[in-house]
Amino acid sequence: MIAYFSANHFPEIPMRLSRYFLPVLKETPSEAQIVSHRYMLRAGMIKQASAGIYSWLPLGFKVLKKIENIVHEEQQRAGHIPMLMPTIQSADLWRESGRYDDYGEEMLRITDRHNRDMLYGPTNEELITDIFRAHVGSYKDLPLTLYHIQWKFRDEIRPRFGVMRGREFYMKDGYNFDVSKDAALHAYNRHLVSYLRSYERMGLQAIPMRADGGPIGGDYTHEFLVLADTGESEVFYDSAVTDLTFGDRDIDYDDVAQCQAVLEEFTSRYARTDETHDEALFNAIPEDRRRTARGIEVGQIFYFGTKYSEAMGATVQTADGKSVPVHMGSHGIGVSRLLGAIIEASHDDKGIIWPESVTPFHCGIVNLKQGDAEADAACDALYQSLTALGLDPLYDDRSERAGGKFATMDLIGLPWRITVGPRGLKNGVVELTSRRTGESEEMTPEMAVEKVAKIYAPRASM
RNA sequence: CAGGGAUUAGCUCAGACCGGCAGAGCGCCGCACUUGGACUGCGGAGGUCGGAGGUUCAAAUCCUCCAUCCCUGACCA
Repeated sequence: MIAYFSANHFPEIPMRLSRYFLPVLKETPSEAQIVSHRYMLRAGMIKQASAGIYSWLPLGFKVLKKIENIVHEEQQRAGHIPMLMPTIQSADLWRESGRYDDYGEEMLRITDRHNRDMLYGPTNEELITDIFRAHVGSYKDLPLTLYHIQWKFRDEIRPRFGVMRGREFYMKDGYNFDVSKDAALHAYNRHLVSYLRSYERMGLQAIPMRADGGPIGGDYTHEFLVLADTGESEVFYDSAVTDLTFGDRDIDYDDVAQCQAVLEEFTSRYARTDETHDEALFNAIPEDRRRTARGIEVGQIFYFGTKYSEAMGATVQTADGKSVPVHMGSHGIGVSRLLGAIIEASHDDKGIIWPESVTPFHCGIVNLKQGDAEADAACDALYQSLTALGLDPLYDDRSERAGGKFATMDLIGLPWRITVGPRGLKNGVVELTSRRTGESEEMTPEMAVEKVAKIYAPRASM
């Protein structure tokens, strides 16, 4: 439907497990404490390279790209423009903004062969402001929102929880430039809407909560939190906020009033993290609606006004010829962290349960009796039919026993499984099983293909 | 960064207190048996015991230093 930037989009490649690289572990590596970390290691999605730094193995990489893709689509739907900035930055720009000294030990500082001070970027306000001031000088060029999805590095004292709190992480960060505070607040609202849409598409409920500005600063800021017992933030909210869903409502991102209405709808109820929690306001909520829980932060939006534009001389001329610093905001989504958040929110004791929108493969095909002519032929036919429809199955064609194949499929969390065995084939049927409910239904192979295609059909058109 | 713990086979871990031939389960390879939930049996490969130094006739084991990883806390997308 909409055209989106596809530099990071990888085609979905159907796969026979015997040819794939899926190093699943039966036992849990001892370093993993929380469920998402354990399952990502066990499902062969990531491998730790050093503390807080991970290699993304094929299965994890596929999910990472799917999440990234949703973010790209929703950003561009909102009118934001993709680009790419480097991971390594010069310290000079950071001296200019004053943050080279402020940022502290969390910033990984590097010296190159000429003894120049460099750093592995933890964020990109300085770089983007430098780009802006070099090329934009007129109010006529505004509004402008640029974003990228890039690896960042923050030298956490104590990385933990796998990709949830790594030192190296993949993040979307976007920056809006506007001529006035009002215009910048519309950009803020636009981001809030686009984030709500993004998280919902990933099968997550992420609640916007009033946040603290932190080192980036900012008068207006909300964090988006996914409720999960393993979350690092304590959160307090009115249970009415969890009833809100964005759904498939139509949004005109240029409609100021409409975006403002969404912001009000989603942020008027009490919802705060412990950083900004206000006991008196919380207690004003009817007692049966007061909730205390834990949450995983998966994004944050800021309006910080002219903090960087003033420090770095990013100005535009207005219609009456005056030079004014631009109003800016920055807006982040933790892409790599989202894998952990989704797993925390969607798993059982057997493994991951992927939402259809981010699953690494659309469905699994389990051949219960590899080598049986009929079973092999039926599986091949299923694989071909699904692939021909543009679907992306993972066919377990290994000479494993049924139990091992089921255990692997459950662990890696494909939402649908087609089970093919001689017993069913005698009656002309295979079995379609939902990972989420565990419910199975017998049907002809043709019907199974049709049903899986139908499940994914709405997404295929986007 | 403070406090604590760990490092022995690909993974999970015994062995260390009390120095004396390097171990188990799972995984892997081969064979057999099997094919609806990690089945069973037989055979096999795989480790300079994190690194360096020291004590000793002899060190995975005792001592010193270093490195890495993990946990709790403070910090943090």
